[in-house]
Amino acid sequence: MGTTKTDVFSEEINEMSVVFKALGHPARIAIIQFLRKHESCICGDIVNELPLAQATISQHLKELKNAGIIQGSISGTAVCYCLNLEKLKEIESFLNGLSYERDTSCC
Amino acid sequence: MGTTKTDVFSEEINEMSVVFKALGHPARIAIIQFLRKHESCICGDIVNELPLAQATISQHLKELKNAGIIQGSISGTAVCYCLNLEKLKEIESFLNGLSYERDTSCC
DNA sequence: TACCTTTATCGTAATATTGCAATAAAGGAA
DNA sequence: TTCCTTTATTGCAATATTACGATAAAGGTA
Repeated sequence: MGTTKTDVFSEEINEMSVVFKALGHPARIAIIQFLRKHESCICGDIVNELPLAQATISQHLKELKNAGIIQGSISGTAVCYCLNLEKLKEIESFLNGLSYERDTSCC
Repeated sequence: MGTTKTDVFSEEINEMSVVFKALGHPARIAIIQFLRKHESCICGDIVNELPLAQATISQHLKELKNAGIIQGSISGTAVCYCLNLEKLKEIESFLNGLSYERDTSCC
């Protein structure tokens, strides 16, 4: 009890739920918006930008990376993070497939 | 400790994180897909469709409703659920705004 | 009224998440 | 080498989530 029952759902559903769960935290959305705003790789500036401890942000970055939403490449001491556009498009496309084909809801 | 720090983030970010958190569970994605597939209001059939207890599904439906992703209308004994297309479009549009304007990631 | 059907809520146990201080790990600079 | 800077990891306490049996609530039917 207490554990999410992943074994009864399809691979696709489980993968998408990991992605949405990663998006389901305000700090992680703020991190993504920060990366978006800068239009370039960001190294350590995120820690100075958000009112959260360095350890906490590192944890959030790890989860975003695990979900495939951001990419990181090591360049010396610093690590360079940026958005994974392909993944974002993939999520958008999945979401689009969740809507009805018709134009209105029924209730 | 242990609580998400919502007070340091904008209203929009917090609202979107609630929506994505709601999408971040396989059972809830499965429920949405079921509603999508039927293209009509579904009353109690979801319980028979998913390998989860009725109480569990009722809980998931409540969370989806709270996030504004589905709508429910009472019709006699049964409750009728269907997708909120406007909300889905809103999520898609938000996601679109998270991508870079250019076409490629930098790392 | 008494019964049945359907959905919501409560209570609870197991597990997961969040946030942070402390510390480690990895490189660069002096 | 010794420091300094930057990011990751560990350990832990507080809180949240998940799942389900039991039960309540609401409305229809005989």
